[in-house]
Amino acid sequence: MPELPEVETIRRGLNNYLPDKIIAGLEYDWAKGFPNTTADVEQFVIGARIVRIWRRAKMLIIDLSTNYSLIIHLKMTGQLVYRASKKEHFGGGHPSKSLVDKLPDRSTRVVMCLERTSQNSDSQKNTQPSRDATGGIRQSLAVSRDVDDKKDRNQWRHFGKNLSARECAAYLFFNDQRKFGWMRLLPTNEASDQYFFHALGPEPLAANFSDVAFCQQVRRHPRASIKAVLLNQSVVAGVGNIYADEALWGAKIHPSTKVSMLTTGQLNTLFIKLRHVLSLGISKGGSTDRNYVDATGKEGKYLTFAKVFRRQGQPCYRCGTIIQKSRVAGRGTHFCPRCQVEPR
DNA sequence: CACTTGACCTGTCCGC
DNA sequence: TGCGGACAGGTCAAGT
Repeated sequence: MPELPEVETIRRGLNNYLPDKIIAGLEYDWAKGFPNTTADVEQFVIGARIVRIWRRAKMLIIDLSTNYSLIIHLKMTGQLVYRASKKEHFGGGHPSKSLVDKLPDRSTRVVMCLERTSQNSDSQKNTQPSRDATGGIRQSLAVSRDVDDKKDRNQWRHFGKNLSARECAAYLFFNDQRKFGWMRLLPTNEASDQYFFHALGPEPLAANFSDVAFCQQVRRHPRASIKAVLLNQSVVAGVGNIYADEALWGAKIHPSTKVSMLTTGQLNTLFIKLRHVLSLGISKGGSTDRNYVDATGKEGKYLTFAKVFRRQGQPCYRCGTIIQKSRVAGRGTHFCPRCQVEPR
């Protein structure tokens, strides 16, 4: 699910907790989602201090004091959940009960054990295992291992501090039920626009990104539908299905419209609406409210700001016409057949 | 080359 | 209540 506003929301949330923490231990399942050599993880992740967390398009980058970075893509169903105490608890991404339920669960792919910088020396002395606190984690991982023991699955691999031996100050869970997401370790200098991100278009909310630049980017694909172009990460980085539909509704443009049929005025309007819906998404904390499922398991807010997305069969907020759903660019697409007329 | 479609996975929901 | 099929907010490789 996560698009730019959701990923940005996660970044802001984790930014309150992760910087200056030490990654004391890590374990992961399924090497496809974390295809680094074990030596690299051992050498550059374990014991590293988290320096900062930033975002490019839909990816999160955690810079480490070892001059390596963890790059995370949540794809459709990824989540990041930080757990320390009741007060320090944050999660974001795909809206499922894993945001609030006991972790790890069957969707958990990576678990990080975090320690506070100042607590390093203390933890060495604490030889008394706290089985209640973390024995449960080890047990759950064993369950996951059995469940996932199929051809492409790897065994859980473990690095650094034994997560079952002592209680960690905090945990970071990377969950992904659909296994499209991934986490990679790269030298920090390669985790930059020059290398890893070179094929991505501009950040739509960047201050120096103008309507003129947006127009130029879009018009490089005159024969494609405008929706396909908005979803193309090399045109504008970070837009996904929700915000594409929302922006097109705002600009009163039919999603199937070929770019060559659009006037510059229409594209300028689309640029404004796109930035608006992305900013609105961020201000609402993403489409997935972090209280989507609250502590009691009750459903919370979800997509409260959407004007068309998943509103098929309901009246358009502008004209009352029933919103339709079709398929454009291979994706479920929502639009008002009256406000958004395809030119021919 | 420009553009579209299928595959990657698992879980859920809907109709029979 | 069970079962097959369609579908899900992303991105590539493979296909037209």
